[in-house]
Amino acid sequence: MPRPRSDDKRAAIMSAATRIVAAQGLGAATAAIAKEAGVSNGSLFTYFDTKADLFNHLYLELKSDMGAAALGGLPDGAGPREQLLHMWTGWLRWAITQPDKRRALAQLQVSDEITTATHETASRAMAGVAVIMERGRENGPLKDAPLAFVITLANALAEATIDYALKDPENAETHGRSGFDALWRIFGG
Amino acid sequence: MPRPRSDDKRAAIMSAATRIVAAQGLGAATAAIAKEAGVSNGSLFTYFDTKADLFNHLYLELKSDMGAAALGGLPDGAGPREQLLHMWTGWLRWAITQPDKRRALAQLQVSDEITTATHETASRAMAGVAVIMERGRENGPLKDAPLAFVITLANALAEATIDYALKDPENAETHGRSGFDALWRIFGG
Amino acid sequence: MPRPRSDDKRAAIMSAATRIVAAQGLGAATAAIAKEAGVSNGSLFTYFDTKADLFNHLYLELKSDMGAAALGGLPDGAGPREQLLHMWTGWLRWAITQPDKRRALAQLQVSDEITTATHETASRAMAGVAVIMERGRENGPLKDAPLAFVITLANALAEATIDYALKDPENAETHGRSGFDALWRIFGG
Amino acid sequence: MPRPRSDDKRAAIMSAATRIVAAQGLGAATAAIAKEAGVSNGSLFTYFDTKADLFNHLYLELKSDMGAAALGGLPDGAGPREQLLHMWTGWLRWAITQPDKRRALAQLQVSDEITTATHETASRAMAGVAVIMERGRENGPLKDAPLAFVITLANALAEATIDYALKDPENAETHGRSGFDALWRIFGG
DNA sequence: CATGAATGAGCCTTCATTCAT
DNA sequence: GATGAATGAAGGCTCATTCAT
Repeated sequence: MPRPRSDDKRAAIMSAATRIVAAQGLGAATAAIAKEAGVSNGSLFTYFDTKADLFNHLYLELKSDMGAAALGGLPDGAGPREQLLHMWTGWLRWAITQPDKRRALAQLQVSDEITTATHETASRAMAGVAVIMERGRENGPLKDAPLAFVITLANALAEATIDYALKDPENAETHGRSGFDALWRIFGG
Repeated sequence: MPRPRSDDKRAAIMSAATRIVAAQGLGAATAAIAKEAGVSNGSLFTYFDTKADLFNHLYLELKSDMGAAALGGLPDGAGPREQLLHMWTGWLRWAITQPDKRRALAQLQVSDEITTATHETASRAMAGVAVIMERGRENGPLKDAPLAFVITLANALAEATIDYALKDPENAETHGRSGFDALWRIFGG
Repeated sequence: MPRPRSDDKRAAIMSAATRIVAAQGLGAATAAIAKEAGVSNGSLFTYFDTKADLFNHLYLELKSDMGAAALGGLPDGAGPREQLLHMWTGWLRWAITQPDKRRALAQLQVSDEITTATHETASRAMAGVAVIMERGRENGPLKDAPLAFVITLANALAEATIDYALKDPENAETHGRSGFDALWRIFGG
Repeated sequence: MPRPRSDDKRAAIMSAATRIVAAQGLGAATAAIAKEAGVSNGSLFTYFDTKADLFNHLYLELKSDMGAAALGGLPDGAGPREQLLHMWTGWLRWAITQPDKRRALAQLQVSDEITTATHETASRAMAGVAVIMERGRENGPLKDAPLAFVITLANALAEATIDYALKDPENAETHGRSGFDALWRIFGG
């Protein structure tokens, strides 16, 4: 029985990649990522076939991590607004406390290394978010718009809010509230 | 900066860079850009000191081009909603008819090659947009939010709308309208 | 050299190496050979110290395999021409029915990974062939040439014949005959 | 006007490649070749697109160089045997005085990096040799064999002769003569 | 002994930038 | 100024070999 492939090592590479990509962009050297992960140059390639493969997996992980943060501890019987607010808050906390993940995700989102298939899987991983959103916009002015459009819109709003909250951290709370109010107004609230 | 002789050549490089960056990302070779521009390898460097320099200038140009498209032919005496709508429409038309410019701009926006100084200059170049926005949100729920935050928000909304209009071109008009309505609702309309 | 347990596995590696080298050349990865042999990556190195070691052994085996094919079922009391013809025929059949072995051998022959010692051992393994050749050229115009030279010559002739027979398989028989006649003429027949 | 591409440099690379390939085989690093040529690492790639490209060109050059050596100063009105002998002698001298070229050529010949197209061009470059050969085998026992087969045969004979002459240089002359006699006998002389 | 993950040197090729012409 | 050849530092990836299990 050989040394088994280590999940820890794989995770270390992912985490290192997040940090390095956040700091240096997608042009970062795989060697830099490996080093940051405390792993040899070549080892990276036993866990991921190519740099692009690593990036695709990283994208998937970050996206679903973000989704989980948004959905965790959701109050069951709450109304649409409360659920939406809970999600919004989780989302913002995730982004603000882990800016590296967000930066890396932003880079990956516009990269053409990310496959269409990966993009699709990723959006499927956000299904929970979609449900909340669906309930939020119900009967509102966007009730007939495609759900995907609504999600894109909300995402954009969140991104903008986070951007601003990070630039002006002292008033992060206030900005977060403003952003949510704006979202709720979009939904007709 | 001594202005090199031919402004045409400089413009050709900018335009070529837009196309190439849109197609290949920021990793595109300067040689590829030069070739697309019909200019020699080395000539590019008489017009721009470094690749990063080219990108910074390109970012500036694209951003101000976008601003101009949003502000062109603005009806003078019109009310805030009409002005905002005019801007919104121009913005969308610009993005939809010139997807290369938009794609390139998106790449540049998240690049760490773009100086803080460049970012500042760029936002200053959007001053006209800011004025319209200021009038639009006046007295609304966002009246006390920092203007930059409002702009970021509106920008994000527009990006999302464009994204969706490009994905579903047949209903581009409808999506554009939905997006604007959402914006107007954010402003309390 | 401690003989490892399974001779089967060793043989499987040799056979796999033949196929892979024939197909991909000497640059083939040891991992590819191991996989083709149905053996693990590392196991290969319990049977052969290094890649070069494997190649040297393979060279030896292929060469002696070829020799055996040439000498098998030799008619005892026959005259020199008949013995030579028998050998010639066996040789050609070996090469034509097992092109992989031949291709691999050709690659190994020019490789500088093959030791001088290996080359010597190999030629010693062809002693049987030498005997036949010796009788064939006896009293002929090449009687005073070094035997090794004669063998080289005959080998070259055979190679050329095989090359051509493989390129034009329909007339393989004819080419084989032509080649042998040429050889016999060299010997003064 | 930029620095023009230098034929000298190109030739230096070819020549360096010959030496390095002769010494280290086709696995030799392009960097080693560049260094031997007194040229920078990257320069090699302005003269040849890839390593394989370099090898294809090298193969062509060596082959035609060999052809030229075999055909140079051919006596015009001479009979077939004299022409053949002249060719044979030229060939051997080429091989013996420039063993690197011959070794490199041998490696390239069995490489699968050499395109079919290259092989064809190369054989076309040996057309002059074919003419002599045609005359030499005229009316002899090989008169009905495909010419290409005859050439292959003669080539093989020459190779064997050269091999032996190089191993035993003191009697090179004698071996060369023996080889030629053998060839002539093949042709029925 | 078998396995296959780990290692890191090494390779081909690309590319921003310089500079001879 | 214009050109494109020259440069050499990287970079992604491979692979023979080792070694923990």
